[in-house]
Amino acid sequence: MPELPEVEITRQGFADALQGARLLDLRLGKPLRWPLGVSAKALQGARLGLACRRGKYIWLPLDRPEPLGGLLLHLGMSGSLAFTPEPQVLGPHQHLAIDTSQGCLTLTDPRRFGAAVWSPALDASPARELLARLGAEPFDPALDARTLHAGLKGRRVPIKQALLAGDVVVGAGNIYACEALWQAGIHPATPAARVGPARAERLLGAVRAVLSDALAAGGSTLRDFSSSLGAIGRYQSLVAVYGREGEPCPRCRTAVKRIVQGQRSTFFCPTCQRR
DNA sequence: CAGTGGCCCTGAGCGC
DNA sequence: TGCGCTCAGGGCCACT
Repeated sequence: MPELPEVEITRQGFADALQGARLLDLRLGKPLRWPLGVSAKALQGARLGLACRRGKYIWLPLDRPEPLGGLLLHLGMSGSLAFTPEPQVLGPHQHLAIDTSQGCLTLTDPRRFGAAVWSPALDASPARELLARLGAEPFDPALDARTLHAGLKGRRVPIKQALLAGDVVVGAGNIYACEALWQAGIHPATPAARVGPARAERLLGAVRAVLSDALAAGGSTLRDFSSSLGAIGRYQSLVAVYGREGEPCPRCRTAVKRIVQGQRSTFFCPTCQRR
């Protein structure tokens, strides 16, 4: 479900409201990808800081008032966070509830690929290892086409899979990687190394444009994404190729093709996108 | 050591 | 209606 825009919109939906709240309790449902790594009791009474985002992870800092680490959250494929004024009874797919003096944050995740892991700090284990392979933030001003090009150099993987891997630039998942490549006119099967400086420049611009358009539209709602306040995304109606196999390319009217790369569907225009 | 495929898990949708 | 199959917005990890 959630790529960078959805995660960021989720974060924005509760970050301010929860900042400074007192953690009253932490309730767990079924196991997520990894164990929490701390007892609820150890966190009771902690003060919540301002939630921030790194890639598709959300970091929720805790203090008591001395630093108490924080919770690293990931929504996996099917996760969503809901912020409500009152504590919620955990439903069958709700596997984490953070009850605070200022509201309740509930993680719903049917497939349970998501995670909530306590770490003593962002740069300490286990958060450090989980974030270690992440590439640059797409909107980091320090990221430029030269850096992107350098990150792609020498790699034989198709550019689509290099984007998805997120070790050069984070944030573009399956939808936005397809959309960015369409916008940049790059065939998804192009070996990453064959994306030269000029195309790297176009690709970076396209990744940024697609992600910022999606942010402005409140993300994409394919099945059930909504923000932590329950708002529905509108980007799916702006999508050019993703999920549109057989439909005309918005630019040239050629039928959109679907291929499989690394067990994930890729959608692209065989006319507009060149190897 | 880069690249590949398996796998974690549940639900929806579709053809029969 | 029910069964079995495929597919789904992610990413770690073992293996080649």
